[in-house]
Amino acid sequence: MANDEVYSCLQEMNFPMSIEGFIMANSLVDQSLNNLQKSGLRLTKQRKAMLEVLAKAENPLSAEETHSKLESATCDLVTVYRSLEQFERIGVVQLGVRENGTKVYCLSHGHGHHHHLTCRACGRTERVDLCIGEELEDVGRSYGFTDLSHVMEVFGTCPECQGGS
Amino acid sequence: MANDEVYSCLQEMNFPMSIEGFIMANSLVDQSLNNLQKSGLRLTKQRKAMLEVLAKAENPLSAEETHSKLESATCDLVTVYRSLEQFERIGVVQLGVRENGTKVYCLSHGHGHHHHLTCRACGRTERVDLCIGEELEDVGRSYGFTDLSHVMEVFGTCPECQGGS
DNA sequence: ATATGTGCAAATTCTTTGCATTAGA
DNA sequence: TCTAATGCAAAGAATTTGCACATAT
Repeated sequence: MANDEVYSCLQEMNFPMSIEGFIMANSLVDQSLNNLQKSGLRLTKQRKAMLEVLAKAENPLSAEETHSKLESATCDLVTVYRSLEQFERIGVVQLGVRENGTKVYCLSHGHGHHHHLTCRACGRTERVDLCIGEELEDVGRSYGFTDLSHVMEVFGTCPECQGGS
Repeated sequence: MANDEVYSCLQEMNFPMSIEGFIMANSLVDQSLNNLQKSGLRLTKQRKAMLEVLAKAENPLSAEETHSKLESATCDLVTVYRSLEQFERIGVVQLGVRENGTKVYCLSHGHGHHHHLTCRACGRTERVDLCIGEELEDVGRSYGFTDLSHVMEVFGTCPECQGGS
């Protein structure tokens, strides 16, 4: 089957994303699942579903948001909180904080380390590759601190949301 | 009265900080109070007390922490929340977020823009002058975003808290 | 005089904890 | 089999809201 046949086939069935996106997301999920196992965490259908949600999301998601994107009854919100915490501990996801203090998570792999530009009004998010995390953490090390991590987020009002009050 | 007389006088009375620190903190408070007025906010004894607390603090403080450093019954915790929010709106204080999502505030003026290195265990904080806020916000502007702000914090375990579990 | 700020109480939102049950390795 | 993971319910921390009263301009 040739590539363009695949494309038109997908188009006919209203496949909800690009094939590249699909393959990318799947390999991200696989990579992450591998990491879970290597770290001694168990592979459950709930965790798989969460990783799929995170892989498809272009934005970092809060626990609530992740939960609401799961098919209903996939799992409890508490499980999402607990799993995201574990994922972060083993480095499968990256933790961020919104301006209002909400914790948000995105998959670490495939994207590399990055940060976000978030619209205060509508939540629209753009990826920002600029980062001085290493330099910051070096400063931390120079003070004798260990286990360094950092949080960096940019907020603003996006073009569509300007002009509102 | 000569400078050294002032110093020994202060020393005798157990003055709780250096005279330089005192003058600095006071001018910071005055500057901030001016800004309140210019912005149309009212000058109350509660707000003055909060600004004094923030001026003396070397760390960014949460609303709770600010409140607990006020003489008891200076004002309600709710008032602290509301005032800090106003202060941030007019730019008198700078908003930060701890890793756990708690919002923290420090005076904007006198310090210049800066960030913090915070110990997860004991809360000890060091000042970090490294910042790429301008660059980050430029990226934001390039996407058409306005009213840009950013949050950047570094976390770790400080030397004293290492070795604990 | 009048809009802004304050205090108190209660509501909300986000997140964590306890414990019995389920299910991966 | 045996420990980690889950669900449910409930607790907890941080923050916000409503409303009557007080106060700065």
